[in-house]
Amino acid sequence: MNSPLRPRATGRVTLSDVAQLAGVSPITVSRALRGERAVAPDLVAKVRAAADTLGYVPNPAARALASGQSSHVAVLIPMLSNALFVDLLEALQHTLRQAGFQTLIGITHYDPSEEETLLREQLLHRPAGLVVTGLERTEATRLLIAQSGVPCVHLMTTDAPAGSHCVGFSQRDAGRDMARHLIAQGYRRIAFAAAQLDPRTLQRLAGWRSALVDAGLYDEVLEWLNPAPSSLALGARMFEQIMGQTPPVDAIFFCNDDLAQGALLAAMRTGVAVPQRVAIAGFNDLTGSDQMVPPLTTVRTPRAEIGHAAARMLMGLMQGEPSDSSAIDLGYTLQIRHST
Amino acid sequence: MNSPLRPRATGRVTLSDVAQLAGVSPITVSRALRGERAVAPDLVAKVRAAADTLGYVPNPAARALASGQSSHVAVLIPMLSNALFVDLLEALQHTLRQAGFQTLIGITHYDPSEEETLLREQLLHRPAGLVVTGLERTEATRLLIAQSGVPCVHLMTTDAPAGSHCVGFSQRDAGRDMARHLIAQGYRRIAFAAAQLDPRTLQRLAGWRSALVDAGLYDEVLEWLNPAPSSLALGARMFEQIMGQTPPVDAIFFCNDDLAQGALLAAMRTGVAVPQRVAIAGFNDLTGSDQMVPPLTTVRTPRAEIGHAAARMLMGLMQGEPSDSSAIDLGYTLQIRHST
DNA sequence: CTGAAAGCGCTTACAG
DNA sequence: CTGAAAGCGCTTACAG
Repeated sequence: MNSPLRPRATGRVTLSDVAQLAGVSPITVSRALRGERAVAPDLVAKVRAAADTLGYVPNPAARALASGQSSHVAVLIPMLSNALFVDLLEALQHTLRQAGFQTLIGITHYDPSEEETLLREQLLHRPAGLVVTGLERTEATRLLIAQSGVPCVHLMTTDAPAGSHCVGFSQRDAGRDMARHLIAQGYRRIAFAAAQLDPRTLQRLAGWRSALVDAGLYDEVLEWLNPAPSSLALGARMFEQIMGQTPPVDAIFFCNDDLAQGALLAAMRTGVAVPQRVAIAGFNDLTGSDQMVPPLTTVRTPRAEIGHAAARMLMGLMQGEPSDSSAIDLGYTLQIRHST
Repeated sequence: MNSPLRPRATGRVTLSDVAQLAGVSPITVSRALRGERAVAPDLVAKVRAAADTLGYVPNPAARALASGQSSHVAVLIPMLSNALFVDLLEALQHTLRQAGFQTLIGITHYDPSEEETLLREQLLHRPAGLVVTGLERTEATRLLIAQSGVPCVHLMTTDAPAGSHCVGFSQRDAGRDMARHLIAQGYRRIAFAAAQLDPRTLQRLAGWRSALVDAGLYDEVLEWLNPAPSSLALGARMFEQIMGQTPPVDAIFFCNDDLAQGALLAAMRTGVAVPQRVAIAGFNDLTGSDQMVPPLTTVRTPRAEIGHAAARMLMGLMQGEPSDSSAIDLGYTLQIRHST
């Protein structure tokens, strides 16, 4: 029954098979199925029916080769051990999948040169879109993105420079608002404790600093910055260091919840009363922060919403929407619990 | 300078360009670069040099179309919010990347029908390899895998049925050993508390049960099974439920560390002394377990090693190694801390 | 709105 | 060990 004209038949149903059954040309099938150009409604129906009958599924490799573009979206994020990025990724993938895009994930470990390497690899696959975290990167990476012509959305930030597209919130404002809240609660020596020191962390630092300066409470010895990766253990260690300081601090604002959780556990271990002796605040409202003893005051960040919005924005750009710079600000909310 | 023969030139350096410069045919370039078939050493050198000079990078889409196989490896895992799978994934990706494979990630949320849907989507891309979690799945999924002919490795398990390939450890033995340890420590009413109830959890349950039966300590009311997703909050709730039981339990073995961590926090909140009043054990040695108060006794599982070994095994299979059933057992170790 | 022709950049048989 | 031919399954211009 099979045509003898296919020397290397893969057995797979192709566009031509559908075209033959529908009584049109392959190009028309291609267009009808993609909705790319106006095709007569009755033909579209016929093509659809034929495709269904045959169980046709397009070959992504052929499409990519012919069009010079794949159905991949490359995503570059710092790491997966921070739940923040897991939420972001799940949301991105969820929305992108529904539109037929596959997600290619690259984990940079907060290393700009690793990011560059990963991007080069991903670009070989000619992704249809690109999602990166933040705006800061090596000049080479920036150039690579620009020259590739691949639509790109920046996550977790809102200050879009010319020609770029962002979805996030103001890290600076969030840092400032938490600091202001602590000040309003009556705390006077409020330390800022940070690890990793990635750009977003430094923006939170800047926000905290501005609030303290405004209130006349700023003192540079209140800044505790550690470039090591963030972790519970590091939070515990930093807590103990900070508690040794004189004059004593009465509150510590940690740049991420894992540090703050570690601090809370260390406080428990060493018998330090929170918030009576010292208040503890975190950032991101990660899993478990509401379970701590006492429950952790933190900044709730809308990462699922950011992921979804970024995916939608990217899909618009990939469809050739006018690409003026734009930024979507999804905000944040203070989550006040009992540790402050 | 450019040949006028390229009406739709992409500007990209192709195999033919390299061939021309090297003075050989494109096929020879293809073979030399892939090391697929014996090519004269001097030609290989010439080809390599030409490729370097031109900055040639192969087009994955063209390769996939011609060969019917992509450079993608599809990975199906339950979820990313469990650090276990993050570690697994990072290890897999690390090893696979070095061999030029891109990883396509599908998150099943422990749902067999979602797994099936994801697999169908991934199979459209004709992955060169497949990595799945565990052995249990829908019959349709099983068939899909078998019929696809794509080499497949199963993660986190060791009992490989005919024709399959596994890397992991015996969940059952691990559950049994922790239970035996608790028994040896003198605990007599040892509850098993589990959430999610995925196959691996149930294997741990079976191991725990066999140890208790052997010691004459088994009582079915000691089994606390909750199908809800695992979380700190759920661990706290289960802890409180279990503590209400009479006769009282003197130890609780949680199927995952997040539950156990939640229990530890609940114990602290409610003033229950651990391990004096009740001992707490977990599974997986996740982040933070060593920071708990008291530090959590748990089972340390070699997920990074499993990821690396699975990637290497898969690469062997993809290169057409003899594919007898095989299982790599990477073991586990009890991590005894102060909660027991 | 529809189609015939050419081509995307590789690899697979098939020869020699 | 090397190569000429054909083909993988689509889409992009270019016509009409």
